[in-house]
This record gives sequence, C-alpha cells and structure tokens, in this order.
Amino acid sequence: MKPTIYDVAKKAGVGIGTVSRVINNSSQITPETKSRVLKVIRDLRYQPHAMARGLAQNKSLMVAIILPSFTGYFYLELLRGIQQEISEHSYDIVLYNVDNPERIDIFMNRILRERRVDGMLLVSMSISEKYKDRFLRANFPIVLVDSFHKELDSVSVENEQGAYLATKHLIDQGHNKIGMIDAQLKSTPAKIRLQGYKKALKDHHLPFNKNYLLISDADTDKDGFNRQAGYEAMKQMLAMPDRPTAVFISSDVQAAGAIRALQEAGLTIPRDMAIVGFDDIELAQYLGLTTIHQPLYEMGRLAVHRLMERIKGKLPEHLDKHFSTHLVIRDSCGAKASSNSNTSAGNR
Amino acid sequence: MKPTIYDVAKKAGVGIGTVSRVINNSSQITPETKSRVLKVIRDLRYQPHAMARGLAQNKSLMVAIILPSFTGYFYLELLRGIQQEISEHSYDIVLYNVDNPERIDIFMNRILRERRVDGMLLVSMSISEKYKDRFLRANFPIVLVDSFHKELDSVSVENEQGAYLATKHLIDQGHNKIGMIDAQLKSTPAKIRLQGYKKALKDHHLPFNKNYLLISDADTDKDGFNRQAGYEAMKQMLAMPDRPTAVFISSDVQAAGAIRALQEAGLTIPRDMAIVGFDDIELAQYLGLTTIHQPLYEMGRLAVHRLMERIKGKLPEHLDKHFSTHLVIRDSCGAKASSNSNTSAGNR
DNA sequence: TCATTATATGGAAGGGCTTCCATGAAGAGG
DNA sequence: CCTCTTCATGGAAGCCCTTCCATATAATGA
Repeated sequence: MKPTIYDVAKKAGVGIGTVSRVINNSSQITPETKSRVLKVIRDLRYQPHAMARGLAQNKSLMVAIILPSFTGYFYLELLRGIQQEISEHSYDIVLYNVDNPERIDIFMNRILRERRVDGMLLVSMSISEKYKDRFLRANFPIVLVDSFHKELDSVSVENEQGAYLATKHLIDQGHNKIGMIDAQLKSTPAKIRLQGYKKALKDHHLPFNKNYLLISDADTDKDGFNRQAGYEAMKQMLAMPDRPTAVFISSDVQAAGAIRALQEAGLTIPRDMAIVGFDDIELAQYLGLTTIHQPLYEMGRLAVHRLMERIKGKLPEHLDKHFSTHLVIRDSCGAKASSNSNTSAGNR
Repeated sequence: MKPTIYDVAKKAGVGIGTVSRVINNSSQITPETKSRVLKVIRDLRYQPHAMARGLAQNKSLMVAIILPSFTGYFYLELLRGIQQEISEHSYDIVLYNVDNPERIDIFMNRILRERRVDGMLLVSMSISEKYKDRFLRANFPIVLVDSFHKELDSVSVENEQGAYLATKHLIDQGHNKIGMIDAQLKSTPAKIRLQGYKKALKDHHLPFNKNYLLISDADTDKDGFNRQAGYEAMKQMLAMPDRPTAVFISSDVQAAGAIRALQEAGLTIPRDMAIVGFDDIELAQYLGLTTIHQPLYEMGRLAVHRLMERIKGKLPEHLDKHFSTHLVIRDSCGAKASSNSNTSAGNR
C-alpha cells in the first residue's frame, strides 16, 4: 500500500502534525527535524494524497476551463497562455468541453457545488444571470475570457475596434459596397464586431445595407464560427444581385470557408472580392488572409493570473481588460502586404 | 455553507447511510424513502463533495491526459475523440502538458502517488522502463497513444505502412532520388516511419542514401515535429549538391515549413520537388499537401475505451492496436488529385 | 403462533490529510 | 534559583463521504 503520513511519522519518530508541517513547510520546525522527516519522505517515496489534502483544506489545486468545442484553431494559442501561467502556479487544468449549450448548466452546477475545482475560466461563452448570481453569492472565483459581463472579471479583445479596423481598411482600399459575414449574434464577440463594422461605415458616410449582413448558421444551434457556415454564407452572398465587392468576416475559419466558395465560383481574391477576417489564427498565414490579430497568448495568461488572485482571496477591483487588436495585412484585401510573415513556431 | 449529507439526512429524517445509498442508487431502498430523500436533496440543492467521495471510494472519476505541447494541430482531432468517449463515461479530463521532457518524471510521480486521477493516457511519448515497471506494479491503468510499448496497452497507427505508402507513391511518380525529412529518432513514430521509408526504397531496388535523410531539430531538445524544423531541414536539403527530387516528410507541420523554404527559394512544387507529408491535419488541405491520413478521432476513442476497461478492473488481454493509414493525394506530389476534398467541419 | 429468513435502515469506523490546542523544554529576566 | 515566555512538537478532532455491521421490522413457512 502507499505510505501515509502516519508511516512517515512513525519511521521518522515524530508526530503526524510535524510531518504535515514539513510538507507544507511551516516555519515552526527546527531544521534538524525537517531534514530528518524529508529524508524519510524520500525513502518511502511518500506523496501526500491529493484528495485527502483537498478535503482537509477545502481546495483542490485545480481550475476548470470551459470551452465550446475545444477543438478549434482559435483556442490553441489561448490554451498555451493559460497552460503556461497555470503551471507556474502549480495548478492543474480540468477541461470541460461544452458542445451542447444545454449542457453548460450541468457543468455550472457541478462545478459550483461539487467543489472539485477552485475556480473557473469560462471561454467564449456568456453566463446566464441566474448562474452569475449563484457564483457571486458563493464567492466562487470565475473569469470570463473572450466574453464579457459587467459584474464579473473578464478578459477579451477590443472587438469593436478590431472590426472597425477591418472595415475601415476595406474602405481605405476604395470599396464602398462592403458586406459582413457574422456569426450568430447570441455570441457576444459577434454582436460587438457587428457594431464596429457599422460604426466604421457610418464614420465614413457609407450606408448600412442590411442585405449585406449575413449571419452564419442562422437557423442552427451552432454559433456560426465554423468553416462550413462561412462557406454557405459566401455562397449566399455571391447569389445576390448587387453584391458587395468586399467583405469583413467575423472569424478566420469562416473566411476559410468563404474563400473556398469564392474559388469554387471561379472568382479571384481580392480582385472579385476583397476579404478581411478576424482572429489571426495560424491558418490565416497560409491562406494569405488579411485579418485582425488578437493577443491570445497574453489573454490566456492574464485570465489565469486574475483567477489566481481571486482564488488566493485577494479582492482586487473588478477587471475588465480589453486587449487591443491590430490589422495584419496579407493578400486577401488588395493592399500591399509587408514582406515578413515568417513567424510563430507551429507545432504538430 | 454548502449542505452535507448530514443536513440531508436530518431533514429527511433518515440516516446518512440511507442518503448515501440513495445517491449511489443502491437497490436496497424502498421507493418511498428514496423519493423523500431525493426531494430533500433537490430542495437543499445538495451535491456530494467530490473529494470526500473520492477519498472514501479511492477513486476520482478523472483521467490524466499527458501530451507534449498540447497546442498542436495534430492533437485537436485526437482530443475530440478522447473528449467524446470520456464524457460518455462521465469522467473528466485533467490535462497535463509536458513541454520539457524532464518534467515528465515529475508528472509520472505525482500521478502515480497523488491518486488524483484514476488512469492516464500518455500521448506521443515513450515511457521509461523504470516508470513502466512502477505503473505495472501499482496496477495503475495506462494507455499509450501514438506510441508503443510491448507491455502496455497502446493505440497507434501503422507508421511503417504509412511511410511505406508515402514513399512508394513518390517512387510510382517516377522519382528515384527520394529524400526524407524526419523528426528526432527518439520519437517512436519518427523512428518507425524511417523504417517504412527504407523498406519502400529497398523493395523497389533503390539505394538508401543517408545524405538524403535529414533529422529536424537534430541538436535541440525538441522533438522535431514543428514547422521551423521542417523549414530548416528543407533549406539544408536544397543546399545539397545532388539533391533529391522528392521528399517524404514525417509530419504535415514540418512539411508546411518545408514548403515555405521551397517558396522562398523560388521553387515550384511538385515540379522542382515533390512532397508527401504525414498526419493529414486540416492544414494539409489548404496546402494542397499529399499526405498520409490517420484516423485520429477513432484512435482517441479507442484509447479511452480501453482505459475505462482497465479502470473498471476488467483484465482484457494486452491491446496493441495499429490503425491503418491511407494516402490522400493532393497537389504536392505531382499525381492527379481526386477532385473532392471538401470535408471536415473546421471549427474556430 | 413462533421460528426463520429477507430486507431496509442507522450509524460507527475509516479514508488521509490539516489545524488547533495542549504540553513540555529551553531561554530570558530578575 | 525561580518565574515567565517562546516555540517546537504531539495528537485529537474534523473535513465529507462510503461501507460494513448491527438492529429492527416485515415476510415467510410450518
């Protein structure tokens, strides 16, 4: 059987309290005792039982990360940041993948009451008021990522500014019939990107034509941020009588689908249709897609950092960080791209 | 405070044992008692404390997944399969990302003794004999994925057959100077793919020229499965006096780097250099890369399935599943591609 | 009717840790 | 030399469950 703290105590000739203090390196221990106990711990290969500790201390050293279908390019970089920062705090990640929106409630419930994790990161999902209240009441640490709520810490991106940049860039290229392919508006980023698009049009005295706004996956239960949705939206757009000459698309994966639709229609990018995407996932480089870059890695780190503060019981004021974005010019918009795009490691 | 089993018992006017039996739906409970207790549970919003259960039952309902730098295209599809199957068993995933090979020992140690998880999936990593023995001795459930050990359950791919297919395909295109860019040979798949390459050469009476074999990241501590490594290997290959006219590359991400190197050198694919990759990650479609497809989703599912059997204490015979691969012909090899490649959803 | 068996239930013990309180030794102060 | 602190240490109690054993009750059979 695995050795317990009692075995260590007995073999070292000390009490269990002392062993516990050594493990948690309390200050009230003479160096001699400490080293004697440590030696026994090593000899016995003793390792404290995680759940017993958790039970006694009422904490688990784990945080939940909830993401919608975690198999997406978009989340890779984010996860890298999260992972990095979390391991620096020697916490572990419990991954929850919510593909079905209804299941989110189940997770929330479990997470809140089962006490298996000390905090949670909710990625790209909005939280219902009901659960928001429950989390707040329970004082349960939670940070939103790529999403926003005025009463909860959140880390996201200047979606409006990014969309504005994208749209303005197309305007600067001389386009005046600029469409938008957006994801479902129930997604906060999608909604705000639409605002940025509209604002850019308005600031440049272009009318907002609602026929030029297509919503991906409009009548499905998906969020619309996927390739197929982009593909279909573009097909629809191409079928329009007086179609746009340029389009801002709310994510790079959708843009990937849109590009395919254009190719299939035998159209040339950017001549027949200029495109700007959003996210700057690695794929965008390969596609030569002009897009809006978000500092995902940093977002992940900051989110975890804040979560850790909450877990440690600090009461920092409400965080509402919006990272700013920037435009990455490649080939799909018709502007001259700056030469160098040979960055990023790109693991298998 | 959160309600405990005592609160429930008291309010329902029963003993804690009874409540416990209701929770674990034991058969020995009268329907009336059961429904009364259930009602109280609902009223109190009682939820058993996960760690207390874990401590008492000595199991955690969590499984560790250890992967090398989990931010890689390659693992997305695999994770999807894993995730799917695991949630069907209502287990949760604890994710460990091992970027530094030395840290693997730390994880192993913790996992084995801390008892925070009930089993583990070790992905794309080989296990040292020392730990293999310890896991076996402790009877700790473990399944290798994309890796192999004769004493442990493992799920991987016919790497040799795949590499053979790739190489043979290049031979069939009329090439006779075929190089290989491989990852570090300490990686099992890399080693076996090399064997497949050699075998194909041999079977077709072509000599193995060791100058034509380049190892990515040869003198770093990385595994070589990354874009930068592929980029540099290709540069090196291009500098060779009598260079190959075709190359088999051990992964698609490496191939992505290699393609860039070729583009920078102003060379055309496949005219100046034909390429076949390995993995068939989504990126390969965009690159028009001919490659070897692996059924990653299925691999993930099977691995979890087997792990669950082990956890449940079944003693199935040793599993050593090698999924077979197939060639996906696109543009980079010079053969005519079959038209349709419009598959896979591609989430953000 | 009584003895016997089956069945539902209560609750102590135990799982492995932390933490608090009590204890005793050593050091400080007069 | 004696009293008062200070501080390292031992170990009981408690964290919240499950499980086993004992008990009470009902059902069965003769």
